[in-house]
Order: sequence, then C-alpha cells, then structure tokens
Amino acid sequence: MKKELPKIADSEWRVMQVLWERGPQTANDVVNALSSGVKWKPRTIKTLISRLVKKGAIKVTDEGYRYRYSAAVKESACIRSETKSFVRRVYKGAMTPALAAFLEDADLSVEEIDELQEILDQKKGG
Amino acid sequence: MKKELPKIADSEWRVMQVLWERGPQTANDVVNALSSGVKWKPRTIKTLISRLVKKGAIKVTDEGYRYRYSAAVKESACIRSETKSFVRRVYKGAMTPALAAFLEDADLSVEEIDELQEILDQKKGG
DNA sequence: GACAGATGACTACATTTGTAATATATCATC
DNA sequence: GATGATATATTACAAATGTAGTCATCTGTC
Repeated sequence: MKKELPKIADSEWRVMQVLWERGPQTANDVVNALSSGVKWKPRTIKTLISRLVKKGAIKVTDEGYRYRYSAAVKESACIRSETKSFVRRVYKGAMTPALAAFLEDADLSVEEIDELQEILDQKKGG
Repeated sequence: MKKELPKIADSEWRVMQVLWERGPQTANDVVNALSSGVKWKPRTIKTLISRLVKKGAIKVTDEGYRYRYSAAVKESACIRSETKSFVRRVYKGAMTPALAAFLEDADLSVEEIDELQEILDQKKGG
C-alpha cells in the first residue's frame, strides 16, 4: 500500500528541503530559511507552499490565526523517486552505467573514494 | 568557449537518444526507431523534433524534398549537464552523498560491484 | 472597536511540456 | 500537368511551472 508520491518541481524541492531539515514551520519560517539561498519574493514562496499543499506533499496544522506546514512525504522516498526518474530519462533505466558514469566523472578525494568503496564492500559482503 | 546547452525536456530525450545512437536520420526514421518504445503519434514525434531544432539541439540537412536530422549537441555534455542539475536539485550539489545514496540504494550484482570498484581504484591510482 | 500589519485565498500571466490536428508544399506517377 | 502520398510548417490546447500581485481576514494594539 504505497502512497503515490506527488511530483515535486524544481523550485518546490527547495521548499521541501527546508521542511525536511527543520521540521514544521510557518510560512514565514520557510521564507526566512530560504532568504539567503534564493532571490524569490516571499509571495512566490507562499505560492510554492500552496501548490505543495494541494499536491499533498505538505500538510498543514491550523494554529489559530495561521498555519504550520510540515512535510507529508518522506525525503528518502522523494529522493528515490527522483533518482529513478533521472536514471530512466538519461540512462534509459540502466543503473550500473549510470553509476559508472557518475563515478568516472566525479571529482573525488581519496577519502571520498575510500568511503564509497566501503559501501561497495559492504554490499558485496551482505 | 563552451556552447550553452539547450534544456532538453523529458520526452525530447527519447528523440535525442535515437539520434545519438543511430546518427543522422529522417523524421520517419526517428518515428520508426521510437515506435516500439513509446505510444506517441508520429505527429507528436515530429513536434518534438521541431522543438529540438528550434532549441538548437538538432541540426537539419536539406535533402531536397525532406530533411535529415542529426544531434547538434554531444550526448556526454547533455548527460553531464542533466546529472549536475539533478544533483543540485536533489542533493543540493553534494556529489559524494549523492553517490553514496545511489550506491547504497542500487541493486547490484557482485560483478557490477567489482566493475565499480575497479573504476574507483583507477581514480585513486590516477 | 478602528486600524495597521501579518497571513492566507484567489487571481494572473508568460513559458514550457505533452500530445496532437490541420494546412501547405513537394515528389513521384500516370 | 492532375493526383495522391509525403514531409514540413503552422496552429491548438490543457497542465505544469516560475514568478508574482490583489483581496479578504485575523490579530493585537491603542
């Protein structure tokens, strides 16, 4: 019984990330959280919030004279879904070539490489 | 002096992939190449081609009574650009966490893991 | 309890995308 | 050179997206 994930557009991701990182927030909190990163008018951010509410990605709690917003979908699920759609589009769904290309193209430090190899080792072990 | 890559939409990727894989094609060739994979009307595919031409992603050669279309942008560049935008959106630009999540989430065979480790080894070596 | 300021609701509007249909130009054939 | 088949060009149209503005309402303050 898995829920259908609403499709989250580019700009909307920014808003969701605020909620995932900081938990329930008022509209104004979100605006403040984003103010340093984007050049949107507060109105624009309110609009994005409304759309996400309508899509079911955000749920609202009535606090009397205003709302508090919180994520209604899990970050990990959204990431997985976006990733799958990205791999489908760009690599025709072929995960391993996608990974290989990612790895080859990435600019990684030795530490980062070790970390990734660790992950691979564990996958092999398990 | 790097060229600006046009933004290639989801459906348009399918068309570009045909041209990247098969080289210059007539509109009809593209339609045929896609016929097994998608349920679009030929008209729809022609529209996608036109849009890609207008965007500068495809160039046309006049063959007298029809055109032959070929990719005007390199596949590798488009993949890189899409990847970067994906990582920016979903992982806020943090490549290593993106890779780690990819790897952890992927369902890989031992052979595939070996292949990826090979790549990592070489990166470390180089 | 009238008013300024905060908040949310509704409305706006151009662009892009998905998905095509109609109209026009051209070629190949009789 | 008229006709049917092809190919391209032009047009359509709704939904999603980016980016806001205006209107109505609630709230706390004097």
